[in-house]
Amino acid sequence: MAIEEQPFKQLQHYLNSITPIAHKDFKKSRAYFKPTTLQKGEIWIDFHTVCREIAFINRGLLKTSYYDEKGREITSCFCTSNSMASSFKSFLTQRPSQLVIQALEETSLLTIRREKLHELFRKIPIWERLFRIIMEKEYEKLWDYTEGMKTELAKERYQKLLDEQPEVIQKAPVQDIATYLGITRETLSRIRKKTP
Amino acid sequence: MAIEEQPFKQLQHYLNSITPIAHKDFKKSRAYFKPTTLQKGEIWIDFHTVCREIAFINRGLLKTSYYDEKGREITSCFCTSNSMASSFKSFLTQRPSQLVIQALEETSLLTIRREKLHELFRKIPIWERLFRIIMEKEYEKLWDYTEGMKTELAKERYQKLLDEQPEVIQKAPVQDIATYLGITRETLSRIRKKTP
DNA sequence: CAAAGTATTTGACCTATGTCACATAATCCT
DNA sequence: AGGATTATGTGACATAGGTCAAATACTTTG
Repeated sequence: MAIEEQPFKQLQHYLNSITPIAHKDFKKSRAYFKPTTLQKGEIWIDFHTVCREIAFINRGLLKTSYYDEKGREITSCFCTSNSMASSFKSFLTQRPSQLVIQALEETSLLTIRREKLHELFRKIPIWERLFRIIMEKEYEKLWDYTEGMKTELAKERYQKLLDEQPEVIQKAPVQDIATYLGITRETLSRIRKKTP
Repeated sequence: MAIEEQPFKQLQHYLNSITPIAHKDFKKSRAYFKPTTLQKGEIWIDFHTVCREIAFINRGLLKTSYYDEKGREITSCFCTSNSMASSFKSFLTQRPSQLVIQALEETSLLTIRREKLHELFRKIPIWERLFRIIMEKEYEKLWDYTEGMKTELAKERYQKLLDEQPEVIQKAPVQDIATYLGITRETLSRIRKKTP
């Protein structure tokens, strides 16, 4: 099944970039992940449901959003290829998700359920470390995003997004990018006119 | 040593509010923590040093700050009584801290070193869960703060801080509160005039 | 393919917040 | 205590970004 190989190679490469994982450990890990495809517009994790899995993104684009007190939909994250996605708070605490995660284009994932992840922790100890570092990176990412919100201008945040996740700028609706940057779509539209 | 009792009772109460901890487990845990006092203005964790401990705050007030690209000092967190403080990223990864943690008034802590915490994980398994939940709460706190930055006005963020950590408003310098809220001290000064 | 629906852009105007300059108050330091 | 230093408040003005309404452009779908 050569067609099935590639997504796993990609996961292996990602994990290795975090911390070296022995070939045999990776081989044993593979069976815990399930290839999945989401269609454009399909909702992976819905609002108010408990998130029971986490995914590695092979290709595609996910949007994580929520509704604020004023009822506006706010994007909190874009998840792109070669990263982990989940409604982390819900996944960790097994309480209902305040977030919706939706595919903005056809997206291929390798998903793993919470029980299976815990099994990995027990059977293949390097996974404790892998997952801990993955969570630390999530924290770090959130921190950088937060501080950007406080200390940078909208156009600087836009530029940073363009540098770090250019595919988001190309593929996501202006409306969603704007709420991610903490501005209105009109303001984003004006920023774009000046920054080609 | 009745005088020494109280800080530990306080820690016990805090831990119990997270997840029940057996009396005997707590009793064994006590020896891992060391009471410490910081004078007003004293730096606990300095910029560029590796943070090797985490602390429970019995009373007092800490400020966590960093310098942005434009050289401005930005407050990223105020740590008040009955919570855990650390330069978390540095503590977890053992890389140099980008943050400075400083006492804004005389502060009493119970500190625990990283090695000791790991020993707790091994010897008193409930600590795995306790620490995991503590970290999840940190993530959650950061997330709420972030989204507040994006979707609320300065005066709403000020009001929230006043509700949640009133002692910060009373005790911290205006300059530090302002950078925490992501505004200038002049703007904060004007907000205060209208919100007594 | 066209009509309907949806997303994006644009203009005019408004408001929150920033900037700079100076006044006033609090704190520090022999 | 009293001058020096540092923190805070205030006014006048500047600017980033928001709001509302209308105009285009782009997608859907019958």
